[in-house]
Amino acid sequence: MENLRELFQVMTRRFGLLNKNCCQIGGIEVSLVQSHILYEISRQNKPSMQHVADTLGMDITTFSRQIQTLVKMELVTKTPLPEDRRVYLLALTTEGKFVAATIDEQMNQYLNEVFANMSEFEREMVIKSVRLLNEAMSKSSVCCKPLA
Amino acid sequence: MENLRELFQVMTRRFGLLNKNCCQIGGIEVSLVQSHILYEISRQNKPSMQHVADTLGMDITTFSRQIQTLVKMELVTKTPLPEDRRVYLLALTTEGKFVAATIDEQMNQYLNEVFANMSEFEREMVIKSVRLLNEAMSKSSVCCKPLA
DNA sequence: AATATATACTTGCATTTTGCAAGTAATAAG
DNA sequence: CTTATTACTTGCAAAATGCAAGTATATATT
Repeated sequence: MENLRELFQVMTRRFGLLNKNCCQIGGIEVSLVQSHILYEISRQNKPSMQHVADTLGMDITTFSRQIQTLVKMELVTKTPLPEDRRVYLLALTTEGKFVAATIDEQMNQYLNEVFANMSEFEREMVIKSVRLLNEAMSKSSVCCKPLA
Repeated sequence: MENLRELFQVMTRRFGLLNKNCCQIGGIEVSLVQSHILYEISRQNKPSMQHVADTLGMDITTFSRQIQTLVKMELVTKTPLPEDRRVYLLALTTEGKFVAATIDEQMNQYLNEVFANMSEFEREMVIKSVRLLNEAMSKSSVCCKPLA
């Protein structure tokens, strides 16, 4: 089999670069990790800190501090769970939602531009492939232990 | 059009996680950035510092320091170019080549495991798609300015 | 030839990010 | 009631980051 790594190394690097750019919204500037955190909080329904940190494969202490920063920036709220007071539930503030939505838009815009260089057929194939890849990775034991 | 970002966000996160793991070779430990640098030096033929930094979209000062570390670790050599003595050419030492090759193997092994969850047809489609994506991204103006 | 400009790389900060170890507080298990 | 376990926080110390300013070499301008 050919060298898979080359293909994927270049691809992930490019997406990394893409991600780097797209994190300034109005006056607010958000780091790459922070944008991942915002994304994941918006996707899940009032997740706990531990849960999001696991999903992102982040050390919980680093995560804890990032959340502190995001709370100070008034993008995220941290609410103790009454049933289990060790746990804090995370949610986006109105501004946090706005920021997350804006990043989402920007990324989609970038991606659409990338896809504009393809035929309709190719586009569908690529999207199907990414979906397949995600599924296959979630099944793999080695890679990507953290939950989807 | 559906939400492309979701698909790609998850995919790139997973590859990021995959990358994180695979950077300890024997007694040597290499960071994720360092593995990208090693990879790129091995791919190019005696590239200059500026060139590799550009390829990876890294700040040149950060890059300079990373190279200093890699030289100290005896994984990389830095040779001044006689024709233009501002320029330094980068290359891997024997040990550097070994480390790069080992990481490459590991990554390929992981990728093969991922692909094991697919049919032959799917596998070919996915590989073709990644190639397409890389090409499309290299054509895009927004994303991934750094050269391939 | 002399001066100015540009390029390739390095160094000096000051800030941010990271992760292990050790801590607190709350729940669960024995 | 005592002993885990779990969820999260804090204290370091190390590493990574990037801007500003530096050195050294090469190129362009006059």
